[in-house]
Amino acid sequence: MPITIYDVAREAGVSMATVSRVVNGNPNVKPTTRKKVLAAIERLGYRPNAVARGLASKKTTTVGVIMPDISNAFFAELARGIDDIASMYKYNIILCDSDQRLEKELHLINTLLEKQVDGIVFMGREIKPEHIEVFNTSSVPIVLAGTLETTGEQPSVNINHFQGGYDATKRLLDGGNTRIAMITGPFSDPLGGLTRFKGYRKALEDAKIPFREEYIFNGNFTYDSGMEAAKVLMSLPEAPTAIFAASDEMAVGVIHGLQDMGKNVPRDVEVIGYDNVRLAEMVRPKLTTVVQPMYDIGAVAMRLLTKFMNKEKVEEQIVVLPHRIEERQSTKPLS
Amino acid sequence: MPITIYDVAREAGVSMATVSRVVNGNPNVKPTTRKKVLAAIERLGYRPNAVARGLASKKTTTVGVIMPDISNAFFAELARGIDDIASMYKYNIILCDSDQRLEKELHLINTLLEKQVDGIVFMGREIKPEHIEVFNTSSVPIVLAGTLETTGEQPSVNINHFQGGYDATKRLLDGGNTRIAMITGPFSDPLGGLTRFKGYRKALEDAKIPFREEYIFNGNFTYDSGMEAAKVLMSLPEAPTAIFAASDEMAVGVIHGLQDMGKNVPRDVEVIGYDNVRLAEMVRPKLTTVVQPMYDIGAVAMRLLTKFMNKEKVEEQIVVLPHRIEERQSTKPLS
DNA sequence: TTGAAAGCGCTAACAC
DNA sequence: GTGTTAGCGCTTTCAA
Repeated sequence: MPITIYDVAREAGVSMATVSRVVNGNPNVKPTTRKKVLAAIERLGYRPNAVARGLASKKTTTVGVIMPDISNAFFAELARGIDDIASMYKYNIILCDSDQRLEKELHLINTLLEKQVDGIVFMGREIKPEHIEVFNTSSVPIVLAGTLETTGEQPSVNINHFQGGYDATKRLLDGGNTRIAMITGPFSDPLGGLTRFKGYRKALEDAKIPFREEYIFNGNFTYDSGMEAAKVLMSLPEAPTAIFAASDEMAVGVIHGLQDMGKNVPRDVEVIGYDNVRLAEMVRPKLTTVVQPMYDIGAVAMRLLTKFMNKEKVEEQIVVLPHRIEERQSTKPLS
Repeated sequence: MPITIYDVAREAGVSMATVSRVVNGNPNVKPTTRKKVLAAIERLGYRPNAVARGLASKKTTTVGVIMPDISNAFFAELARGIDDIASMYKYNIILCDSDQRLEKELHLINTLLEKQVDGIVFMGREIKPEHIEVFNTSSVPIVLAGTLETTGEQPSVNINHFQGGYDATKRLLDGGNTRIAMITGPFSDPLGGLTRFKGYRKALEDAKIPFREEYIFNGNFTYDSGMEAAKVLMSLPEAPTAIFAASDEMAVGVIHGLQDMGKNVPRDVEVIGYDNVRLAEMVRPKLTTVVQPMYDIGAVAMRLLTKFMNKEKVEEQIVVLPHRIEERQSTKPLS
């Protein structure tokens, strides 16, 4: 039988209301009584029951986090940012893997709402009308992290992926390349797939370089699809001299694919990645890449959520964080 | 004002007990009444309050998970295993990063207990008496995953790291090497540091190869410490011909360090890693390594926890999973 | 500054 | 099969 607030009250010779005040740091308690209560708590080894508190106060100091896959370096880094800020604000995190399956995502949101979380950070690839509907009817704030939502109604934290794709391609163009291939993510993924691709295309267009269908390889963010892309792309009659991969993992895959067929990176083919996961520095040559501030995306999303939960005023609910290109060795230095 | 069970009861013209039965799948309800209730639930959009349920039933179907760092590939993979099994058994996970700081670990356990989790999976590097004390007085089961505890009283899931260290070293010995260096983890980490090192030492001893202090480089599991180790080790008067690193990340660091100084792996120096994180296949040459079934360690730990939570009989509460060596290209093939 | 008492929304006897 | 009725352990008015 665990110790309850009532036991403490009796032990300290006060009412449970007073104990509650002490536990919650309410200043309206005489120092002597506070001391008595604290002593009783100590003596009994009392530990407040957060569930009971949650029921009475309608706050759980717990937030839900939904993401496609925690074992993915990108999301794991986001999760770290989320957890650090949550912990800073005394929230705990209920972490859920969705496997990017719509029905699981919807189910998880529902479960989290049943558990009375105070808010939700949602990460996914594709936002469908079903999501929007749930977001709109949610009783607690939901913020998206690293996830695109086109109605512009849902709070979110991102970088500008169109610009990211544009910049990566521009970087290759500036290096003198005209035959630039791209390994995209699945186009069903608006951010990682389509948007970066659009940036690529625009950069080409601005440079008056005709777009070539055969220079597009549709990958799925994995190392293997990068390897595969190298094979396909290099067997083209006019092979590209530079490749932009929509994720670092794919970029490392191409690099190795290229090396396996005797090509030198960056001399024969330049490669640029996207994300800047730790892997980018653990490959030879080290990977030039578009830096996404992953940790910050998570951290800012969580911070934003705390504001909503506290009903603070939020000036900008769609936040776009800066990105940049980290020059390393998979591209030739610009002269 | 959210819909409560009471609203549903009124809407359906039954008592709240009946609604509760329907919601909880209790068979003692006439099909017609069940239908009526279900209809009312649907009409009202009723969503059960898990907090209230938790208070009344003293079960939260939530378990706590404490780990040093979710952004670390090793722990992220464990987390995936934990979450998958938890989800299979309808539990949710409260995920907490401890940064391996003792006071934070202790604090987190306490917070989780306040939140009335039904059980805890704990991952850490070093288990101190303070941990043991908390474990022993916990009101809910706690199982350790990938974490060593020497009293043998605490349920845990692991592989045999002494044997892992032994096997890795033996593999290098079998390849004809006599000058074998080891990059260890911090010795304050019993499993990743000391135990693997002991296995290394024993393998040497069994092969009658004298142990050399200068062949031990004390790393901290990071890529950089692997790079550093390469420098130090290769500048030795009698440089090693093979290196066993206590983590894949360090192994990849040595490989690159070696390559940077013009050495060929495995021709000049053979390298073997530990863990088999995904990185091991994303390096050239691909890394030969001791395979830890990370996902399984998490999954089995969670499964074990469900048994304790259900008060099922558990025959073996210290489980040791098998490991093996995955032969890749950073070692010369055995003839 | 403190106490009494009414819930918070649900489960679980127990009775009918 | 179904309803009644205590709690579960806490917060939060409202009085005193």
